[in-house]
Amino acid sequence: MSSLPTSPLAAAANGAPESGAPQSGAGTQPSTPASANTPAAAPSPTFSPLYQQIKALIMQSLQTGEWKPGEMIPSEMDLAARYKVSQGTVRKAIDELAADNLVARRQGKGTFVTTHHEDVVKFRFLRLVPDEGEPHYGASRVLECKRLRAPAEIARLLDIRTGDSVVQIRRVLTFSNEATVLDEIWLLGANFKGLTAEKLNEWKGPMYALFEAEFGTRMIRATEKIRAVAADNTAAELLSVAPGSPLLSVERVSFTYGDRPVEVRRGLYVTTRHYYQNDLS
Amino acid sequence: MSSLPTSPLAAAANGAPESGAPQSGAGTQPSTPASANTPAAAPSPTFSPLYQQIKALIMQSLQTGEWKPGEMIPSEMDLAARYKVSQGTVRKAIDELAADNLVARRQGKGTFVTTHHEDVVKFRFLRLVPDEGEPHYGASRVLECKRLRAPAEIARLLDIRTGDSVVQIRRVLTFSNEATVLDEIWLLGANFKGLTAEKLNEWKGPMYALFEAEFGTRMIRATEKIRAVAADNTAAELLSVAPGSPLLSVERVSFTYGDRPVEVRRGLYVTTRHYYQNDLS
DNA sequence: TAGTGGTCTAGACCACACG
DNA sequence: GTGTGGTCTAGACCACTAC
Repeated sequence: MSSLPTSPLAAAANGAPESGAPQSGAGTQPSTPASANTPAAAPSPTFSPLYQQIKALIMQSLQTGEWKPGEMIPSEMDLAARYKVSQGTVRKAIDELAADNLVARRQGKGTFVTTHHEDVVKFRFLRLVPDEGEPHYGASRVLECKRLRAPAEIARLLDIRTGDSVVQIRRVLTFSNEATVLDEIWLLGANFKGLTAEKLNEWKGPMYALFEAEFGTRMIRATEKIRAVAADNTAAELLSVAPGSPLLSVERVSFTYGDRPVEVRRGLYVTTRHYYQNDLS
Repeated sequence: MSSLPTSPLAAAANGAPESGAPQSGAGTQPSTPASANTPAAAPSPTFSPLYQQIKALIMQSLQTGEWKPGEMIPSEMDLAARYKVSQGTVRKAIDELAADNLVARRQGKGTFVTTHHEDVVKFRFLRLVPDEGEPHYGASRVLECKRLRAPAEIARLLDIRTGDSVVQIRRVLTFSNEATVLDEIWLLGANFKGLTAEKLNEWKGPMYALFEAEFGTRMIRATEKIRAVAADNTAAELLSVAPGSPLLSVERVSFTYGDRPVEVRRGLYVTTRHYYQNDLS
């Protein structure tokens, strides 16, 4: 019994057309009647499960904006029909996307594309918590926002060439009337044409929400390198601390779809009334 | 035929006997023929899925030591038979345990209880990475290891009473011949009877591996509060830095099974040649 | 060859949200 | 009530590991 071609094709998952059904991967075999197996084919050069292929296809639709942040994606049944697989397979794909925080499931309602506007998600990228009281978003004061050529170090981190266009932002975040964070940010020039200090200052809410809404660039994940450093004169003045005071230095690289780096950020945090929260598991 | 009582019983999951089959929760109904539903019972006061109950039962066996760190747990089929549920349900339970890092699946071999001895897991709780070269474990020099009464602050974090017995350890970690970490550790006295400086110094490898092997206390997860602080004279001397130098302060509370806190640790890290690595997702 | 985890399917029913 | 995600089952086959 069974079966349809059984040639696995891992690579195809990425280069597949926009919304075609995935070629059935190894281990698929819908319980259909008679049919021979593939006669001569490598058993599994690079095996990729069906649900991974589905996941890649869904991710592609997220990236191209077929389903936008905040919107609902089609139901599991609809997706199963679209991709010609069982609901269970779609479910497993969505499970992983939900684990990656790309979508969020809401029982009885549907599955929604996550957005940096949501309260729940806001603090995913801001781990600074006040000693007393609830986490909050402070006021942002942009000191500078200009376009320039990427220095070597930044270019390396952004995976571009030295001298390529980047946008540099410097800003101060104020929590409870105390200057707490001094950020220096570099953004991929190509993705942020038209970003100005004015636009940044007008925006209320998380910066990543602005990037997502106005520039179609969504931050998916980031890595951070954390150190303790001494405040130099500039930082000391802007943060109203004594020169030489200990500050938390947080060097972040943020990535969008396809693990492409789009932002480098160096934050200096005053940690006398706040701390950086982390969970190990 | 079927059916057994169909009253949901969330609470029971915790207080269940050591290895009894779980009472079938709501939504179970094996596809058997005729059989009435529960006549009169609240539809779902506090609903707990079957696989969560199974997960709790497995976790219980881990806690009691029925399956010890490094050992293989029974196969999915065996567990399904033991708990009288389908393999799929056991699978989902184990999936979550694997996500929590309590067990690790190895295709073709089995599912194993994780241990702090494994290389892979060693750096789950030590996030300090050298600027150059691979992560490594340095030499540990124990300065002190004594039993004392818990100060108020420590007692609060350990969820015990002020004055209850705790073990205090102070030690220095040296990486590449440079003193890099100064730890001050408080452990629940009841769990660590017989812990001495000598035992600690003899031990090669992660401290948590010793705790797991010798004291049956396994660290499952931890929370950390990170700040930048200035080195006081004591720390400066032990870490060979100038007084007032910026240090990374990491306050950790570690938990064992049942989310019971068993360790409080305050680490001071020199971050000139190392950084604290974190991933946001 | 046997045993284990991993994938896929098909179908049933439950819990939840909303009109 | 209808639609959506969530749970559970039963059975088949695939991939990996070890004997």
